[in-house]
Amino acid sequence: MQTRGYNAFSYADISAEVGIRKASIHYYFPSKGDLGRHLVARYRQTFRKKRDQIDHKTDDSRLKLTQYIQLYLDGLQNERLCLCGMLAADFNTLPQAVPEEVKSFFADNEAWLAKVLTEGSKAGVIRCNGLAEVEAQLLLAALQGAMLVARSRGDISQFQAIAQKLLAMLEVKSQTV
Amino acid sequence: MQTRGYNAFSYADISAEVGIRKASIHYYFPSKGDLGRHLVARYRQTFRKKRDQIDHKTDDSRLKLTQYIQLYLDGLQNERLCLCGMLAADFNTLPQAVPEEVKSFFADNEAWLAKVLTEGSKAGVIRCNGLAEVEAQLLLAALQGAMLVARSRGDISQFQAIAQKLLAMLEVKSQTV
DNA sequence: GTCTATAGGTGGATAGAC
DNA sequence: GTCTATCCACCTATAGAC
Repeated sequence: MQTRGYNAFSYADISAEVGIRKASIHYYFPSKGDLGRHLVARYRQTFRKKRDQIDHKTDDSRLKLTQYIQLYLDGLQNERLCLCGMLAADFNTLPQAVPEEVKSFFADNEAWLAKVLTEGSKAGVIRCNGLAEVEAQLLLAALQGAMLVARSRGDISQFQAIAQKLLAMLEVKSQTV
Repeated sequence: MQTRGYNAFSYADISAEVGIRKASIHYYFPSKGDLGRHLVARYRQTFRKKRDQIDHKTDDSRLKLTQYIQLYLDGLQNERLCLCGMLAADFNTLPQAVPEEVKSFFADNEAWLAKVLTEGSKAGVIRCNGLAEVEAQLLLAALQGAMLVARSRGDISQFQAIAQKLLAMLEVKSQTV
């Protein structure tokens, strides 16, 4: 799902991967919608945990952002894009409650980013112009798009360059970097 | 393709749309790969023409960027994402020469953006920190990601807000907006 | 060029034995 | 729980009549 998208992966793919017949997978996930929903829910959960770890590891807002970006980079290096970024592309074809899960992921992460930006702004380590919410939306969108484009290019370093630029954009000093 | 992605549209969809049987479409586009390749080629061409129009319409680099963003917004309002953004998500499943077309679209647009940024920087109407190429990559990636996320949210105005933020980022004056 | 008909494959999903 | 077997829908693609 993270590499090929919702419509290009199948029960047969999983079957080949885990060494169990298709029918047996249906025992756990009756429909593909169920499977998708559970997968996104799990993804959200593990992602949230990693974010929480970042929160507990440091108080430096800039460092939090760097490590947050690293979460996506870790995926990229395993040839995986953000699951919800992929599903956002397939959005109009998603069944049942999957779209809601995807929306929640975005809302959730925008909220976290906005929080970090606000804290960093108060602490004077981040320059946050205008609404932190919009700035957070820009960050998330840019990271999602950067993953897409970088993979097409076959050049992960482009993702890193863009991420660096985003961080530079939030720098307190240095009008010209 | 722009709304559902490469793997979720079919000859049957086109058939229903244009009132011609599936087999007849194969007469023009023998394989789906051919169809995809031609579609992206046409998309690139019309997109390039619109960009050229912008170039001829104004010399104001900031205005150029605004109108460039409008190109994507026009699609969004017709429930269409950027064709190449969509195909970038399906990238690992694309046949034949389609991936190359997608890559070219990105390279092409990054080059145009970099040119506009460089010109605007020289003219003193745009603040371009660091390499114009990277700044251009950030712009393109952010726009692509913003379309994805905004559609998931069902809120086009989020795309507009992010686009505004990107333009504000390139503003010459106003350290704090 | 467009049609009908169909091949050949794969998709998600179910029935029922073990 | 896992299997085999199977169903039905849909996919891309081709053959051949008109």
